[in-house]
Amino acid sequence: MGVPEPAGGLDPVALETALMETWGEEGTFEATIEARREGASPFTFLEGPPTANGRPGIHHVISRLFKDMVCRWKTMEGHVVERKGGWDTHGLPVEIEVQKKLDLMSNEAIEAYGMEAFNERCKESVWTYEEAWREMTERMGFWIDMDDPYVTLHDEYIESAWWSLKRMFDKGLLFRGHKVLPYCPQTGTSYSTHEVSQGYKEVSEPAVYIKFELVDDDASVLAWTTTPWTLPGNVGLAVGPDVTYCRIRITEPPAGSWEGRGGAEVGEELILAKDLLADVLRHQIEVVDEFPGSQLIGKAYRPLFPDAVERGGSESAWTVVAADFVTTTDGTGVVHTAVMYGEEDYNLGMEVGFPAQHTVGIDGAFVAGTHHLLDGRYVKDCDSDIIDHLADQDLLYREHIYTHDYPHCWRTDHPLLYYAMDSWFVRMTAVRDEIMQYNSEVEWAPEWTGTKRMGEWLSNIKDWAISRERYWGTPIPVWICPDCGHEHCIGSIEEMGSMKTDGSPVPPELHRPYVDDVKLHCPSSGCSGEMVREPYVMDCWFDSGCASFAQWHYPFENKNKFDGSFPVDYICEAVDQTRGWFYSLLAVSTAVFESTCYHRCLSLGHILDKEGKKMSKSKGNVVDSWDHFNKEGADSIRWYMTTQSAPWSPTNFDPNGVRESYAKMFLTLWNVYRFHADYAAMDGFDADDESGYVAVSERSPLDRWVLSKACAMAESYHEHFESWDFHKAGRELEDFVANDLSNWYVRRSRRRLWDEADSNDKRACQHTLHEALLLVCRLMAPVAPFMSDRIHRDLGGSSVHLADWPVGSTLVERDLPPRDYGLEQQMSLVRALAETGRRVRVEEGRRQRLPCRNGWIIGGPDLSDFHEILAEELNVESLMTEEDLDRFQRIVLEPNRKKLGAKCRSDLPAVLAELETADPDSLLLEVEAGIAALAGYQITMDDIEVRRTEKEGYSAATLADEDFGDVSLVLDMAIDDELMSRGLARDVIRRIQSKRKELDLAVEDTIALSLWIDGGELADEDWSHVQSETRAGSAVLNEGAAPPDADSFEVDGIGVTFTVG
RNA sequence: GGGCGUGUAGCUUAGUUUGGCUGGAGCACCCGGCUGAUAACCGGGAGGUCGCAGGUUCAAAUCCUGUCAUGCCCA
Repeated sequence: MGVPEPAGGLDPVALETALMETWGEEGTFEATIEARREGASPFTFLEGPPTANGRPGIHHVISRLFKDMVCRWKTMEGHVVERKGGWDTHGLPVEIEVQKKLDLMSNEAIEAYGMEAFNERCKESVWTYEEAWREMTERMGFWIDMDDPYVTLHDEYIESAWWSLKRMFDKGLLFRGHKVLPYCPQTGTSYSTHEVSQGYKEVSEPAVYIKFELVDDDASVLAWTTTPWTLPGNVGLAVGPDVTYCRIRITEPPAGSWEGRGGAEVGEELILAKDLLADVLRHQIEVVDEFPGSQLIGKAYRPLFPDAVERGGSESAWTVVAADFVTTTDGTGVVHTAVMYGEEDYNLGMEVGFPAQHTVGIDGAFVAGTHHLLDGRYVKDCDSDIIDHLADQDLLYREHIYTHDYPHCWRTDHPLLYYAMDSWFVRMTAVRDEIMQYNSEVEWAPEWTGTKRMGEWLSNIKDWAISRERYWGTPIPVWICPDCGHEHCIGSIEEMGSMKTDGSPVPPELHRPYVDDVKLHCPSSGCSGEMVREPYVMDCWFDSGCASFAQWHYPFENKNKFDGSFPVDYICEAVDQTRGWFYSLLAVSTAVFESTCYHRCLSLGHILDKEGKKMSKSKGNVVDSWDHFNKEGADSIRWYMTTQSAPWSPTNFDPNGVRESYAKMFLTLWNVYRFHADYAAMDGFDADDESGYVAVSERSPLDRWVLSKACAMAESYHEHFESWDFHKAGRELEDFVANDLSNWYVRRSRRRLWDEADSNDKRACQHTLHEALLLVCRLMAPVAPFMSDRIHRDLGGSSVHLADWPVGSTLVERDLPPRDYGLEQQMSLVRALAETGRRVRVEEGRRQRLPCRNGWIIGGPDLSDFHEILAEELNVESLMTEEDLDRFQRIVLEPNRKKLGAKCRSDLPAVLAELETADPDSLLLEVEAGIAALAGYQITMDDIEVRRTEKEGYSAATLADEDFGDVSLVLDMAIDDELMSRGLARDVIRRIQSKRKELDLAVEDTIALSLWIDGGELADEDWSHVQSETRAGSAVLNEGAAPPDADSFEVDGIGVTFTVG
């Protein structure tokens, strides 16, 4: 690489868009993968497929950032990191979108429109925002192959999913059952909880207390329900075995008026929870008996609607059973159980063997044979008639109006019914131990996502309901014979073809309705039935759970690719995917491969708005990524997101923070680079010219220091990457660039490069800048791929993304400058002393440009290498080291609270108080002699810390250095004519320089200077210094009168006037 | 209702694992300085009920209990 070009000003958007073009033209992404082939060490990444029927937002940027970052980093470490894009294209959200667009508000409407046409529209809808996704992905610099992505609606993908389902079927993990879901009979649709939560409405409805008459006993058990329509389906009563119940007798008719229907006779006996007697009963009563719920278990009662449900073989039907979910917070402490109309009811029913029979049809009407008053009627219209009917039979104790939030259909506004739908399940409960084992093998970041969030969930794992009564999705590949009931699961297109009846068409694609038309020959011996497909599609989480193998159409193709990439090394999504994709991947891999699916999983926190509120369109607090792409650029957003908080912490997105990242990190880095490039261009510096090379050991301490700091930073940066603390890594790099490289190294090196003559020192500085910049670029490349690449290309001639990770790995060599810890310690002290000097000047009111004659450093190590730098920073003529600590310093004894606290416990305050008032010199002598005591406790050197501080009356300050102890700086505040002249010269120079800048003169332009001093003297030596510093080609001092338009100012009472021509 | 996070200055945050010196930075603000590299830089100042309330302890941002707010998931 030759001499760099001058860098010019920074335009981040132009820089990034130009680089995107370069990457496209030269195929940089592909090249970074191919370049690592010979290492043959893959690092596999799996893209969690987004759905392109939603517009990408800023929250998608963050997950794509962390995916990209790790992949780029691992590439630089020498691994082959292939990144296949993917799209999630099935599922209810797609259907809803299309239904809204076409105004198809029920399943009937969809079927009238035509399933084929409907699915075509779904297929189109899926790609609505594909272009927006591609643009965002490219603009943010996420390198992923979007030209050959996996797509869940492709036949290949579906075939792989079918294959995996067949594996489960063959293992006996697939079964048919019921799932209780919120269901809208008007639209024929069941709802996900997400949709339900959008449709809650407050309603006031009748709730009833029902008497269930015991068999063999003349008491009734009282139960409560808010859904009278579920009463015909009642098959059991649940009580808490440890809850206390009472048997009571009515002793008086109710006083006053009775509200609503129902009632009870004097002498009637009822059973309910003790805690709820007062809430429920409206009669005078006496308590006849008191007992735990366990005594009620097994008691039989008379069905309310004897014809509604058949007993079948159930022994537990219409008896009292135990359930741990029973509470006494409302109702009667007895829970009416209708198996098919509540999730808890259903689970309990399955457990104790209640008959599972519907009293309500899929149309929301009672089925024939329930009761002559009800048959065929919509259930919500029957509530009042049911109550009347029960009241007529003296089975109603009372009714009341109950107000609660109840889910409603967002389309029809009807109340939803909790309804047991036919459903196919994967028997996850059978592989619970295995999936927990595989989960524990994953390296989770943060750890609690795996152990707590996922772990808790898995320990209560439920069977996975994978079927949906929908149209647009992967069809369930299970066929059932109507003649013999045989079930068959299809695992490939070929298998389907081989079993297909002659009359069935070959489906053009693996979607409904085409697959529905395929009939299979029943393979049962002696059966000639034509098998019909179960009319369901799969939960789209099942689709995405198959991504690890379905992306390769495994096992039908790409066996090698799959074998080499499973389990995948790395996945990354937001934390809400714990029960989503993280789970579905693990569930599928457990059931199919008996293996974990991924080795490492990074779960990210969400992006919230500035106030910590969720971003949503309705709140109007959504941040558009493009506002920042087009302003500060993608690097700044990426850097901001990386450094703002831990990856897994929720981030309150502050647009101002992006600006800050830009100003602090990128502008600073650019200016360091520009400083280097401009001088290198001027001097014709070529880093590759070996004749000009200066070995690091030959360079100045300042050079060796900044390289050592760079090395330290790089090592720490790498460690933070390894432990997923990307935010800490980024902050350290930023600190290095802004503080060490820019604000100290470059600032202290400026004069070295001003010198026009070639010198070893100048070249040493240029090499140092060159090396430090390349190192910084390589480290930051995974986070900020644009500017790092631009600078790396300009300085090194090649893309940073093809470079090796400088810290090294098992595959690439370490390439870091030498570390010199002693030098780092010294410089840290030098910088602290420079700050201390400024503080002393502020306290003494002495301006910085007025030099001090003498300065002394007391204590600390030998800093002679840096005396020149320090003298300049402090603006002292002569800087000396004072050996006699006592000349300017005294000692102070400070408590070691940790040690003393352990020793003195509650007497600590007394000990501290005595220490406060003790004379430090004599106490120290006593401590050293072993005879010191405070408040009765012996004090040793362990208990105290000896600190030195400056004595009163000097212009001095002491700082505590962690390596060298206490160091003081003393400044000589005396003033004389010589110092005044020097200080004056500094002020004059500064004013003239700003004038030059104001006049927009080039650095090398000369000026004609006229200067008038009034009330002070400028020594000859200082006058010539002024002339050389300001490049005055001609200069006159105090000649004639100053023109009226001349600039003038006053300093220390001296008037100064000047003109620059 | 349950599980898991988060809460520190006007804003963004460090410190919480393992209790201990005056709770540390950056942005914004005020005062001063410096400047022919920057939207800069340097020094100082103001700004904190460490969400709130209890508890443990000589000592709590840190440990415990409860509670509020906020987010995710589940019901």
